[in-house]
Formats: sequence, C-alpha cells, structure tokens
Amino acid sequence: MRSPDKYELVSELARRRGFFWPACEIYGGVSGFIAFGQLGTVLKRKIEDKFRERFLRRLGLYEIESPIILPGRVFEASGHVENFKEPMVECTRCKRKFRADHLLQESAGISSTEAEKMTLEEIGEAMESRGVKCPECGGDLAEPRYFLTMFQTTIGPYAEAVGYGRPEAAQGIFVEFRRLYEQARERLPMGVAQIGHALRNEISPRQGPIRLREFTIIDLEFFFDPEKPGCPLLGEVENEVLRLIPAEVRLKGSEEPIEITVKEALEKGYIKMEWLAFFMALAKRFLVELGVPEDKQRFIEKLAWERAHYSAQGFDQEVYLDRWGWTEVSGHNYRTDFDLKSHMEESGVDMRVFKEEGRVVERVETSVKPKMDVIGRDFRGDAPKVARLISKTSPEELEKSLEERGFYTLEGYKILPSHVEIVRKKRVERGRRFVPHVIEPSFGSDRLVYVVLEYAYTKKGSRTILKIPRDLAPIEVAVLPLVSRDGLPEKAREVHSTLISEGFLAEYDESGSIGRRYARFDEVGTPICITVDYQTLEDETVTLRDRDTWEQVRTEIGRLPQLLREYFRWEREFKDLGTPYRKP
RNA sequence: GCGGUCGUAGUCUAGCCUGGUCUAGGACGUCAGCCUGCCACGCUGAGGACCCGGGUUCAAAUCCCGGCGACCGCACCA
Repeated sequence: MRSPDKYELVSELARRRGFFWPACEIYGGVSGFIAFGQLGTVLKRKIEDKFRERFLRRLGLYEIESPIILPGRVFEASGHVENFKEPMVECTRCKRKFRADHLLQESAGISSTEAEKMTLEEIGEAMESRGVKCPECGGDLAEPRYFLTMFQTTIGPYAEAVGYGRPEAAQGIFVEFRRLYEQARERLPMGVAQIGHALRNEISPRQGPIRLREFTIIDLEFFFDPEKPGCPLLGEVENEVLRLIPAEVRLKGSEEPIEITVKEALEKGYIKMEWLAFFMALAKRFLVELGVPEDKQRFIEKLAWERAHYSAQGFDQEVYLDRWGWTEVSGHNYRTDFDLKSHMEESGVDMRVFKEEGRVVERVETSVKPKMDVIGRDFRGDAPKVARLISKTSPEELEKSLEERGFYTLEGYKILPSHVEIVRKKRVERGRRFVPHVIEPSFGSDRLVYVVLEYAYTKKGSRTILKIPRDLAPIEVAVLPLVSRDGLPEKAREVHSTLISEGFLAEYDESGSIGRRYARFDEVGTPICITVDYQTLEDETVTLRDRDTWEQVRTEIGRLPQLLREYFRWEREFKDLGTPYRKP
C-alpha cells in the first residue's frame, strides 16, 4: 500500500485541528475555495505580518487597501480583458466543451506556440478547413468563443456597467498611483503593497490551498526612476547566494540551478535589474524564516512566452513540496512602465512624475500680451473678447503675420502691432517628466501557509510535532496544571491570565493527563508548555517544556513575560529560559 | 475540461461484489465524571456517519442513472 504523502498528512491535520479545509462542505464543497479555521487564520496573519515587517516596515514602504471589484475599463487598460482568457469550443451535438487551441494542436498538429498566437477567427478558420470534429462524439463544433478567467459582474442595476473581480491586487495600486505618489511626498523610489483577496476563475483548480479561485495575494509594486535603476540597499544582500535557473540555461535544456551570489547574478546579466535582485534576495530570506531551507528553494526565470503580458523579465520563486515537486510561491517581475502607461492612455490622466535634475535646459518662450488701453479704444465693447482671442492664439503665428503683413486677422478682427506687446521670456527647464518603472514581488499567502505547515510537519515515533517557527505559532504558550486538583488549576489559571494580559497567545488546558496535553499542543505547534506543579505552590516557579526537544527548565513566574518576549523575538534560546529541570 | 479510481461519525476504517439479519460495527479523537505527581495511562458514560438527487425493488449504505466533490494522469496555471 502506498504510504500517505505529506500533503495528505498535512491536510488531514489541517482539517482536524482547524488550519484550513475545503469551503462549503455542507453543500458538497466547491473546488477552488477554502476556509481557514482559528489556527490557520492566526498563522496566515502572522506570515503576512512577517512580510510587512521584512518588506515594508524595514524599508519604509507602504500598505494600502483597495476594492476587489473594479470597473471594466481598469482591466481593459491593464490588458487583462485581452489576455486573461482561453479559447473554448462547444460541440453542437453532445454539448461538451474543449480548449479550442488544444484541439487544434492535437488533431491538426499545430505547435502550442503557434496556436497561442492565433486569433479567435484564425482558430475557427483553421478548425473548419482541417475538419476538426468533436473528439468525443464526432459531432460538429460551434464557433470558438473565449472563456474569460476573470470573474465578471455588473456594478449597480445597469447591466452595461461591467466590473471584474481583480485577478491581482496590483491594479488597485496603479489606479491610485497619483495620490499615493503625492502622499509619499513625490519621492522615488516608492513601494506600495497590498494584501488582499484576488479572484481567478480557474478552469480546473486542484491541489487544495495551492491553487484557488479566491485567494490572498501579496502584491508589492516598487516604483523607481528608470534612469536611476540602482539599488542603494544592494550591499545588504549582495553576498546572498541564490539558486538560479536563468532562461539561457533553460533554453539549453537544463533545469539545474546554478548557485550564485546576488552580485554575480547582476554582473553576469542573469538578473537585469538591481531592485529585482534585491527583492529576490529578501524573498529567499523570508522563506528561510518561514522554515524552508535554502536548498529547497530556487528561482526559475520565465521564458519569453511563459511570461505575463506585462513582464519584461520574470522569475518564479519555487519551493520543493513533497507531492508536487517544485511549486511557485512568489513571482518577481519587471513590469517596466507597462501598467502606468496603459492607465495613462485609457484614462487620459497624466501618470508621469516630475524630477528636478542637475542639467538645466534653457529655452526662449514667446508670448503675446494684449495692450488693453489701445484695444479698448479701437474695439470698444468687443475689447474683452478680442483680448481673450489674442491670448488663445499661437504667439509664433501672430508674430509672423504682423511682421510679414503688418496685421493679423482674428475672427474678423484686424489686429495691429500697436494692439499687442511681444514678450520674450527665458524658460529654464530643471528636470524631466517620466513614467516610473515597476519591480513587483508577489506572493500567494495561502500557499505560504501550506508551505509552513509542510516544512513544520514532523514525526517523533507515532507523535506528530508541528515545528512551526516559534514566532509564527498560532498558540504561543499553553499553561497546564500538572493535575486538576489540590489548587493547581487555580494557580495555573492565574499564570494564564497574566500571560494573556501581557499580550501572549496563551491557552489553558487541564483535561486529561499531562502527557496527553503535551501531545495535543505539539500537534498544533505550540513552542512552549508551562506546567504548574506542587513546587509552584511553594516557590512560585513553573516548568517550561520545549516542543522540539521535550527538555524542561524551571523559572520564576514573575520573570515569564520578559523571558518569553525575548524568546519569541529570537533573542533568547530555550535553555536560557531557566535552570535545567529533571523530574523528581 | 477529458480519462481512471473513489466518496460510511472529527479522523482512519468494516460492511457493498452476493439487497433484508444495519437500530450501520470498530479504533483513535472529542465531551462529562472518576482517576491522575511530567510525555496520547486506566475505568464509566455521552454525543457523532452511509456526498446530493432520481430510478429499480416488497425492501437500497449495497444495484442503475445523473450531479457534486476528492485523488491520480493529461491539459491549464497570464
């Protein structure tokens, strides 16, 4: 018999202990949607908080929250309406649906790159001319139609107001760029993140939390001046070793990662932008802190035809999973100015920023100033109108006409040199306007939850221990009376409520034997169990038990809050939480 | 979407082929009580399931059809 793989073990535990499970089970479940339980929700939040700590707080970047549903034009501009779809074709007889491009590939021998480039009409024509029939019943196929993988809806009661559920949180940032830039006091580089739900109507989602129709995306859009692409923080990561599979290596047919420092990867041109490399290095460290060893991570460069429509260079950060092998946990794309430019064109709003610069360009500007005293005398009541017309006219044209012909005609009014004064002003341009470029690291937080659980899942004999990194544990400490009598429960409740008011995620449990309770808390990854025993009643000390080694130390109750705080910040190790304790 | 396998308490499973004896059995977990002096102790008790819908039949967990879902393979994953 096949032994269950880690996915099976982890999802069984996740369901049983309240991390996550398929949503809507009472109605049979819907694939592509999951619910997070009490432990999963806290774990997920702690993972996202770690992202906030590592990518936002430390770098001084911002987080925003914008709508999940956005008007159709946003996604027309972003290119999603155009690109986020697959050609489908229906059999007129048996009503089965197929991927039109795949049918073509299979039955007409057209390569996938070729098929991908074809328009809907071309696919339809090709299918007809080659006589492609339904592979199931041999019936005639209807005209191919696109299946949009965005969720479409209507906004308000008017059916014309089409809206879409966002397939990424990024557009919410681009759309608000002008205000965000202003609020960042017009400084570049600037990074804005958004952690929120995104929707993709996947054709066939599988794999539990790995591929969902509704999921939480962590998008960070980092804006910078394309003429100043250097990353001043590079020094912090330049010696970080990345396991990289560059496109050129893949094209030679190899998927063997090369181990290379960030610095070298930039020098050799594998990674084109410093900021891209910088965030990849942070992403690697982030995953290490989530419990994934370096050799279980790699970055694989996307080939030109695999990349999203907005991407000029892209790497997927992959983590090795027991069941699915190398699995994407984050994407790192150089989006250039694609998105801001597209929104600029669609909306007509200028998305450019202005930057002052060292080089100064001088230009002489000519303007025409109406002489109101003369105009008033000559035109009387029409004077204001004439003045307005003059200031709207091109100064160059007016000046030229006055020089060559001695007058200029404006809607029937004859303008003479005496009516105007030609003013020449030197204009100094101190900068330039440009559309910022964007580097985007993007994580799927549901996948990260799963990854943390899979890497934390360990067995000790028949017992399961979730070795979740201590700062991510959904229950941080458990307070347990050794036995449930003789005043021990009362004392333990006291310790518990102290820890609660000190801000710890603490649980109290007195049911069953002490060993059973230790086992229960091991299984949900609680790093420390505090046991109140008879000695506690005499000298106000308790034992602390380490989840991973089962070792114990003894400490005074009064020192717990401070010691534990240091422990959870990784400033103190378990053995330094007290004096070694051996059971009597 | 396609093909294959499958769907019984919180979890794992017996029963299904050969319809009735199933008021659906067990183990673990959960809850209550007793017990309990450091790693799932023991005892007593409680609660908890045939995926949904149709059909065949005197009778369906069991046979048939459809749906939904899960897993594996193919495809997809911007």
